[in-house]
Amino acid sequence: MDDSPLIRERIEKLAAWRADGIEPYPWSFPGRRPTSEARQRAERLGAGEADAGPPVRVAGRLRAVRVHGRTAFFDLEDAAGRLQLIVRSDEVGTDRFDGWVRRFDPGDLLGADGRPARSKRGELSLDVTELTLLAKAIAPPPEKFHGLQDAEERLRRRYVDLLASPDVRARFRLRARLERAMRAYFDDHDFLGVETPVLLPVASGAAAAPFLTHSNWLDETLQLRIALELPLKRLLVGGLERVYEVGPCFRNEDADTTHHPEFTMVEAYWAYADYHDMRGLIEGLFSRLAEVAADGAPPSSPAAQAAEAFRPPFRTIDFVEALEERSGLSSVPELSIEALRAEVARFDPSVPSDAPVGKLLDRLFAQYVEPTLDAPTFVVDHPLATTPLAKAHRSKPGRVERFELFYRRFELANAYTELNDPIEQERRFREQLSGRPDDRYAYDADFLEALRYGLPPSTGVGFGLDRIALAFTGAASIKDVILFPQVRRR
RNA sequence: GGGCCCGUAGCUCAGCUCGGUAGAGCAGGCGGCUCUUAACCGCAAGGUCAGGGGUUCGAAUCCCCUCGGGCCCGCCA
Repeated sequence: MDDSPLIRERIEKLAAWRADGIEPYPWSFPGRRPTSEARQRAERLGAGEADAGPPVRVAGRLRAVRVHGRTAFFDLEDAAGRLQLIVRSDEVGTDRFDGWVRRFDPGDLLGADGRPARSKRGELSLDVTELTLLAKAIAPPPEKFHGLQDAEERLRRRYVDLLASPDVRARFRLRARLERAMRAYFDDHDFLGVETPVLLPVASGAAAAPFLTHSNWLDETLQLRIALELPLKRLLVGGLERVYEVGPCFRNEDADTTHHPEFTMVEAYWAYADYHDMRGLIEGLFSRLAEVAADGAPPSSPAAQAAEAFRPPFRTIDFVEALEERSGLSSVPELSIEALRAEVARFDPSVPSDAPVGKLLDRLFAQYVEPTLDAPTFVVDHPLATTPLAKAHRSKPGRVERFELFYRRFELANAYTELNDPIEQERRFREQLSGRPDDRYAYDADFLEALRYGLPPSTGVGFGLDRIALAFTGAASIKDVILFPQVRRR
């Protein structure tokens, strides 16, 4: 691992520091200020001037070194940005100058003391009086101009991707800002942030393959949750009325640009409200998130475009009407399963002969309508067959009270008026159990027991935080907004 | 699961079509330069061409297999 000549050279430099009695991994660097502070003070100066005020101390990673005879320019980068250090031999002394130039390498973490200054070319700088090695990097960083480009290495060694690319750091900062704004939005609307179990005897609330693990204590197989839905609804039964949770869920399925086996789910449940109320809440949330994303972003950026697009009210289309309009089919709700299968087979000959009605309708919608859903769009009132956990529509027979929010052709959020009839819920669970094995919802007897105590009329919503980040950062793949995505072992 | 593409120095990339001693830039080494900013100039060094097998006098290059990755399709609330 450490047999590269480049690493050996750096280890030799490290030994040289120690030989001079300087610890290359010191314990602390008190009084350090962000580089932005030095830049702000330097901004007031003319080219070639130095600030006569108190000295400033900064710390960060050495990104580039330009030695120009007896003057050297170091680019130091911290979380606040980049600062040029001007190191002059006649200021710091010949011996120290030569030692620093020889022993500091790009990638090293170092501290600097000096006076804010502007170079003769006007660059915001620090006129250095002292440099301190804070941690020697013995591995060389990626090339300074292109950074780390190899897609595989960027995922496997995210720390290198991050240290080499301010853009990548900015993307994950934006993700964190979106999460914070989202929590604040729910908090401000009197939703209670809660945490429910990740480890469960049976993962339920969605149709997805779970990951399995084992409890030594219980000597039982446990499953990692695939959704947050059922525990949160239990909390409504318990009288908490408005709850939300943000946390990881796990689905033992393939990854692609919008799916990842480990992802961050957000779900919120609201008692004494229906899906119309939820649509208003979600419209407000997403327009707020888009504003947050656009704050400080350039006008043509994906975030700025999103802020423009997510201005309420969002377009609303009826599932069946949109499908009929786009596909040319008529009376879709009356079509037999044979007719639906024949329609799907026109573009997908491999459609399984036992595909249920709900799946066929989803396929048709995905084929004809989803590709047109670039702008934020609520798709409402799905056929009952596609949605087993939602409450039947109060006025449209054969439909449920549900909406999905689409943007850039993928689903961003999914909500319904919740089914709260315990008898009906049990019937639907049993119906699912008799379906295809990979299609079933896990039967959750304790949840049915909870419903018997009375779940208020309620609405709930779920969405993937990763997809929010994907939509508002303009990233190409969900892996680009997950710090450490799953990768196959080499 | 199917198709297409990629893997060459620590990093960014040429070279592969048409087989003939492995190239550049950055980073690192040595030397020069007191205001550069992808600094610049000179010298020297740096390789399991992803791995394995095959064809051939000769393979980074052609063929097959394997590993890893990307894109598209399929699957997936």
